Amino acid sequence: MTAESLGKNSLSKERLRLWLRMLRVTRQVESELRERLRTEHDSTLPRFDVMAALYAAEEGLKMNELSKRLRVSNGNVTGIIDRLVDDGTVERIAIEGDRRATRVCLTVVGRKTFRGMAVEHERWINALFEGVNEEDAHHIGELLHRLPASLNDAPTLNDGNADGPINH
Amino acid sequence: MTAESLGKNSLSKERLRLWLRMLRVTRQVESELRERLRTEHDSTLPRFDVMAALYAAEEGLKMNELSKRLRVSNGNVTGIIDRLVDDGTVERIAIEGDRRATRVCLTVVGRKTFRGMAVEHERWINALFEGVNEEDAHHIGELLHRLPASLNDAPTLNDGNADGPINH
DNA sequence: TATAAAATTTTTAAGCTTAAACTATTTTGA
DNA sequence: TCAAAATAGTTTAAGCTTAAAAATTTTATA
Repeated sequence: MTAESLGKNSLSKERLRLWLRMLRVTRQVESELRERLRTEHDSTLPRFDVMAALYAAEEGLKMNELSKRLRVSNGNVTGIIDRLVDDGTVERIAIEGDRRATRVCLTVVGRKTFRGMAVEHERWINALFEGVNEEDAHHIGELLHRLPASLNDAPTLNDGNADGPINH
Repeated sequence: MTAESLGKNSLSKERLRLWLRMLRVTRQVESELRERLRTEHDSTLPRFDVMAALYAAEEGLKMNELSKRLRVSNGNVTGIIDRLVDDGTVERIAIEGDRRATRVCLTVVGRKTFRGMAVEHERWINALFEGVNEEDAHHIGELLHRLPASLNDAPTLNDGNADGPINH
């Protein structure tokens, strides 16, 4: 009988505990952000993520690139972009030479709107993580950076910029 | 002009980086779990979370308690329970003396089903966090435990068991 | 007792998310 | 050349999620 089958694998238990704590913290923070985006900017987290990705891309992105960068399904991006277009925040631009693809850009209004949200977003995070000093933040960040080793062979497209598109 | 307004607050930037990394890792792991629950158990993450909470509660839980414990809206729980009841995994039981409330329990089949999923769930997490040794897991876990200080004044109901309901 | 307030749950409307199917277009290669 | 494969994007069906409103029942209080 292996130690594993005894249900006493403390490494496994410790990893499970770590995961559950990450999940709890992440959900709490997301919930706070969602609430504030809703009440203070009449927006949502997915919209914010999309706008951040577009803000970082000077010339906009193809729907394709957007969904890979955000790691969400392409149908999902279609819906969010539809609503941002309705808002006047984003525009779809035809790509010459390929009638299948569309380039998606923030409008001037969209860029301005995003800047306002991004400044506040950074303030919110700073406040929510008030209890974490710079050393700890850096340390946890480094550990997380190389965290799910088994996941790192997943396609990324984002290497060298693995934290995503937010550049205020 | 303050250092803050110069946009050079490196503590703030470090906290933002930490948040974005947590978000990325959490979403990747959630995505893996969702995929495996779907293909291997014809289930979902929200269903798993609900079943875990009910499994841990010998006598079941009121809808109320369930939604507080999982920190999701009560309407949300209604929908998930509806589907678990359709599956025969869960049953609603009237509470005598209070016709407003319902107690929700795993059925015998539901308990058995959950045990199977929970064992695999722990294995999956263990594999996904393969790159994290026990010391690191413990260390990050401790840091996360006291992480968003600003959030800790939120109602919890879960003190002393802050990592949630999973007890295999 | 009457009835206002509080508690418990469901319903509703809107949006997010995915996988799978579908349409349209471009590229490949026989 | 032109059929097959690949690529880009949308649509669809199902489920998750929330906030707000509604329905029901219990509790408190005047």
